[in-house]
Amino acid sequence: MHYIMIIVIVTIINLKGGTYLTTLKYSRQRECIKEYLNGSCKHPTADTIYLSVRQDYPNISLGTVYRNLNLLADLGEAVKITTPNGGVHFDGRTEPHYHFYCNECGSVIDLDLDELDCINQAAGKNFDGIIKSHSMMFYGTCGNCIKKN
Amino acid sequence: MHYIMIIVIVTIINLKGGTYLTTLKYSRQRECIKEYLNGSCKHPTADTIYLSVRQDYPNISLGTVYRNLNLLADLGEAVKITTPNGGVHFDGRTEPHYHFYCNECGSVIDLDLDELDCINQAAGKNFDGIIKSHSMMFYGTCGNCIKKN
DNA sequence: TAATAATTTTGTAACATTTTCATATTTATA
DNA sequence: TATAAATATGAAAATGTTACAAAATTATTA
Repeated sequence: MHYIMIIVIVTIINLKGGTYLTTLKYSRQRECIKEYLNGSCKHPTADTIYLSVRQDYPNISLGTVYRNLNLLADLGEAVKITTPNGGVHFDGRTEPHYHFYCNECGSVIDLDLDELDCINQAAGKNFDGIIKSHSMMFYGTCGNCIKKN
Repeated sequence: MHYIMIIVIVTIINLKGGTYLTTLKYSRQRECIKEYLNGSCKHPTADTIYLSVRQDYPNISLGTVYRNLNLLADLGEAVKITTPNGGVHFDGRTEPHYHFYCNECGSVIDLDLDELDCINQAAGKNFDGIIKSHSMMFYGTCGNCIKKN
């Protein structure tokens, strides 16, 4: 009877924090995805990653790539970047930083700008909730596209 | 001759902003969508708007709702808000302002925080492109969800 | 007002992403 | 090792969004 009680309590605690009740098991596919992500600074999409990982694991499915990318994002080992044209990009750099999105060519570029920690507090002034973090995206024309025009 | 001049200028301006070269024709469906959006402060999704507009135009298709919402966003008459869970919300308030996303219940709330114009300049310091604008989203727990827990 | 041209809507199909489910892998234990 | 318990996978279905051709609406012209 005791261990049922304990399972219930642990489940409740886990439910409050996040969505993952399960412990993580090793998978070569996930490892390969993580490696590709960390080796790239180009903020690839799921499809780009899929095409690369398929060279090592020809049977991998696109669903597995998406599932693992979202899992890594939830664990804080990757960052999910949604862009205005609807495309979703992923970033292996996890320390807080901001991104630029080029309205001409759609590329995503890292920006060299210190994070504004204080802004969370400022935003919470006339707000009755709790603000824990923020994300920011800048828009315009990238250097390459300026040269081309 | 004057009005040709004006059309040319308007076309050029539109070209710079977005993708729409064509002149816009009136449509009752679009008008109804716009009205709903401006009458709501709840940042509805396309589906919510669809369900409402369908009461006036039972034959309207979901595709029309999506197309018009994106058109309004491109014209600057609405704001598209993408959230981490993948859902896309729309906002009729077009003057620059920031949003909060509740990680518990998924609701989107307007924040009372002045826009940081100067930040575009700061972000462009070590960057070879041109930064024109930015968007920011704050995350945490909203007031309602705090009360519930 | 009627005829014409241009744009929008609609319904359907295509696409991108997420979820489901039976099976295969991985991990822990004996 | 062999076995049991749990998670991860691949394939397919489900969801959310966009693209397309044909029909309907709106604007223009005479």
